[in-house]
Amino acid sequence: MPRMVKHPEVRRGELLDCAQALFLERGYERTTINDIIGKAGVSKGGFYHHFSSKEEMLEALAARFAEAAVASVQAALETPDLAALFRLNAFLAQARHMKVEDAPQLRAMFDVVFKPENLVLYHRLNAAVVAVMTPVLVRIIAQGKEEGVFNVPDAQAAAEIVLQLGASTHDAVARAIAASGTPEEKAAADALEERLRFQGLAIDRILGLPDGSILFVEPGSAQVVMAAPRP
Amino acid sequence: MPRMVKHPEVRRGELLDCAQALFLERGYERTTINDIIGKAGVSKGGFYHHFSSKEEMLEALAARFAEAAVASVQAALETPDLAALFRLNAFLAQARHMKVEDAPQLRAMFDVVFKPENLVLYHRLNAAVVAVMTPVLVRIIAQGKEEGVFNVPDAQAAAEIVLQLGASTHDAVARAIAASGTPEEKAAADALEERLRFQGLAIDRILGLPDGSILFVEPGSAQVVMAAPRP
DNA sequence: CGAATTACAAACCGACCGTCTATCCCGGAC
DNA sequence: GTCCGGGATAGACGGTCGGTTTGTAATTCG
Repeated sequence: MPRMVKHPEVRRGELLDCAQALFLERGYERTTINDIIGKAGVSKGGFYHHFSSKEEMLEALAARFAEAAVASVQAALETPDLAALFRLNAFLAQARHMKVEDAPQLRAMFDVVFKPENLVLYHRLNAAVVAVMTPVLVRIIAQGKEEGVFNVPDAQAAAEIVLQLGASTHDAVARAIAASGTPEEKAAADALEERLRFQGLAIDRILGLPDGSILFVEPGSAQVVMAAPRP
Repeated sequence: MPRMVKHPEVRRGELLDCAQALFLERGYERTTINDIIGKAGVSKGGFYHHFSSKEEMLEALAARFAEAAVASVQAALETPDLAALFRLNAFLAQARHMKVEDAPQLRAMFDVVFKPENLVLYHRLNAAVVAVMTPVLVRIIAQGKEEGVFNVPDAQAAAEIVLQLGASTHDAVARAIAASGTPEEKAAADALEERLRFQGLAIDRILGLPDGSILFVEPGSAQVVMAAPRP
């Protein structure tokens, strides 16, 4: 093969892109280094020049994904003079908006990530997202605490707990996805939505807010995400 | 090697015991099948006669662990005529009692399971425990709902969320363990205890109970578990 | 007591991660 | 423009490890 030299960041990006595509197609474990370098048109030496291991690459990928996720909701943080509760709701609204905006990609991703054999992938991604979202949420919660609106002993802990609630829906989402394409599809989506609504309620309560203070799911939103493409 | 035939259950148990010891010593990924069969004195064919894959063995191990865990707290379920809140507190008390009873083993286990390279192991164990604990907790919560004491839309969802709260402390526990042996050890244990106290508060609130209704941590208990053996 | 089934031994296979050496290219020193 | 040093890349290779296959001893059962 002829030699092809590119700027490190470009190469790194290409490798990450290819790996992402393959991971989201076959999962992490079932994707081999050779698959990645084959798709990227890079040699083994090239790969290991940029990443010290397959594991590290997954970490980098998760980090990149999480950065993108946080960037798309950070507007809610930069608006000055916004009450904490409004800020929190703006934050959640941004997150919802992002989700419906690229619902198809998201759905395709969910299809793979929530398969039981890809638990590792899921947890890495989740951990990365939690890691970058935590400081964001801490600021909001700390503000709400100062305002005397949120009633929590510790903002950091509250943020971690609230974010971890997302993982508690893993199984529920997995069930909904598994039911996708079957007659129970609609019922499953409804069940998921109910589940998410409860999650929103749990956030209210953990933060010491009256029930219904925050808007976590909009009616029918589960349907929208669940019914995008067909595998 | 001479041929050594044993009752299937016995062999299976021995293999599980050896695997458990090794997993808790080096972690899942770094333990090879050869390590396991070497320790158990079984051939490869023998191993694959009882387990279809390394993965399946981990599953079986997690299941066995979870069964043991649930068995030790099931007394709280069988006591008749107990109000749901009392039953829940009895359940939690049993869990605490079990933890301090074999604190040393638990501590040694934590040392390994909470290492970052053993995230997979942690999540499998957690998933298995959640799986068997969920129906137990569902019964308690459903009872409390009927009594009109707990205020939740759905017992199943509530149980899953409450159990998943445990995972939210993963990082906090990991931090405490990492600080073990350093001068910050005591501070870390205190921080962990504070964190757990908040987790208890979160459970109160999620279930729609007044703050402080349940007793989740006893003062100083974090210290006890954290200060058992030395690696 | 013999046939079928179960439990086990051990050689073997193939996949795959990571290494290693040999180049090649590019950018700066001069 | 030339030279050169190190970053970037190629691709063969090694060693490990999960899993398979084949053969055989023990056990159960008709």
